[in-house]
Amino acid sequence: MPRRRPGRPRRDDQRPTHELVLAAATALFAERGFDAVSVRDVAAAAGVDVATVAHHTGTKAQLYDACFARVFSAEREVLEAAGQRAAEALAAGPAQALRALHELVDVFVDFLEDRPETTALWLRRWLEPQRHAELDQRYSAPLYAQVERLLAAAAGAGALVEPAPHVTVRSLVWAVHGHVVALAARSGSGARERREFRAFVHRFLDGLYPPAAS
Amino acid sequence: MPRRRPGRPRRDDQRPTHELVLAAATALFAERGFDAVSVRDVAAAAGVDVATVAHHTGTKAQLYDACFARVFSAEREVLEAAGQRAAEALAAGPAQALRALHELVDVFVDFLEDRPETTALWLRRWLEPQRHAELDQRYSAPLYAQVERLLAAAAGAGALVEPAPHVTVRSLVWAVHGHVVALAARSGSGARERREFRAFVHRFLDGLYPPAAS
DNA sequence: GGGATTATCCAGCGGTCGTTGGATTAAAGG
DNA sequence: CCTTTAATCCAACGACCGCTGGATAATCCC
Repeated sequence: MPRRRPGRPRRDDQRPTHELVLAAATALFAERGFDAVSVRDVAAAAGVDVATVAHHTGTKAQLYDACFARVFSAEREVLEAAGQRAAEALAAGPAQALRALHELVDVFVDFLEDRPETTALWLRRWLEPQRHAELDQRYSAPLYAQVERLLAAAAGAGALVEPAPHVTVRSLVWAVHGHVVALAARSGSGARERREFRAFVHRFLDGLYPPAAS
Repeated sequence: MPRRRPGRPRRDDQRPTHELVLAAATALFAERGFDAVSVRDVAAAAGVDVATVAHHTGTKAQLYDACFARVFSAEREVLEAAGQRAAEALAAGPAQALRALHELVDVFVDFLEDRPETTALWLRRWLEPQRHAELDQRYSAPLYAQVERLLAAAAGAGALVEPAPHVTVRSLVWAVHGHVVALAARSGSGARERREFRAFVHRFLDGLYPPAAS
């Protein structure tokens, strides 16, 4: 959106430095964590100087936060679009709601499989409870509520009492993250692993709140 | 087992320094991670000097590994005892196997709820795929195999084909870790949260591989 | 009691960290 | 063309890091 700014760009017409730094930092932070990555590492990975990193993104902590905001807003964007489609199926009856539920979860799994650094950053954030609370409210709560609404529409009314829906949704989310971690630890493409996990997820959704009676 | 060794203990007859250091280091590493904890932090938390930490546990990396070994061997000890009890129920029929499965998982959940640092260390280890593989084989594989055997005994023979059992077990483990993380982020006792999670786990086990026909 | 042994601390070494001041260069604006 | 502005790098500062050599004191063994 902002046209070429003045300055002294070494590289002729690559991506803007801001993007380069953010991408390099995201990859490094996801792989090693905040404290194991030095600003000099980020600078070297981006092909610039330390002072340039500081010039663009300020403090190391600010750079860290910028990486999170970038990754999580991409996730939210995808999930909000899928949630929009699912919302339309809510009033159409249990069968449509269940199918919309499957679609929403599939979008979630696809996204995380394609971008494992998202899972890595989420796990690292979960390990910092004090900083995590706000992020959890901003990003996770709407997704959770959306899935819970679909569960309620797909299942009978009484089915939502005993296994509390937020526990169900949270466990599903963690199962997906565990799947991504297991995929990343593998050597091959993991195509079979992906298929098996999808079979599990569908069985999970259908089994916990069966559309018919229990 | 080894009686009081010679030396110059400042504290009169407390726990041995080795234990103090290891406990302090485990708490700090679980909370902040390897790189965010300095050996001086550990020494200060244990009330000793940096050199004393080095004298007892060697390198910082060795101290880290010692913390892992201590926590994970405690976990394995508890789970192996529970697995021993479950193994006896294997041949007694589907109903007994299912109850043994519930018991084994309950022991697992109880243990992690009481020792949240175990979950924190596991998650941190999962984020280091290269170092994680060996530990995964030594500690997790036997547990996974045990649960899969119980699943096979509790369900029909064909039920184990579609949702691959190792995916089922792994997802269950991650759900438990997610539960512990959510508990740690809470303010109160979380008694209701624990109850709801147990209800979810039992429903999970019963629903995925129902004892009768599907 | 008197070496031998062990645990503990103090002081410091070399290195890396995050951050910054200032010089240098290129584009933008008139 | 010349001033202004923005982007980049170099060099360095102070702080902290992991680790260790050596001094000191308490216990053990005989």
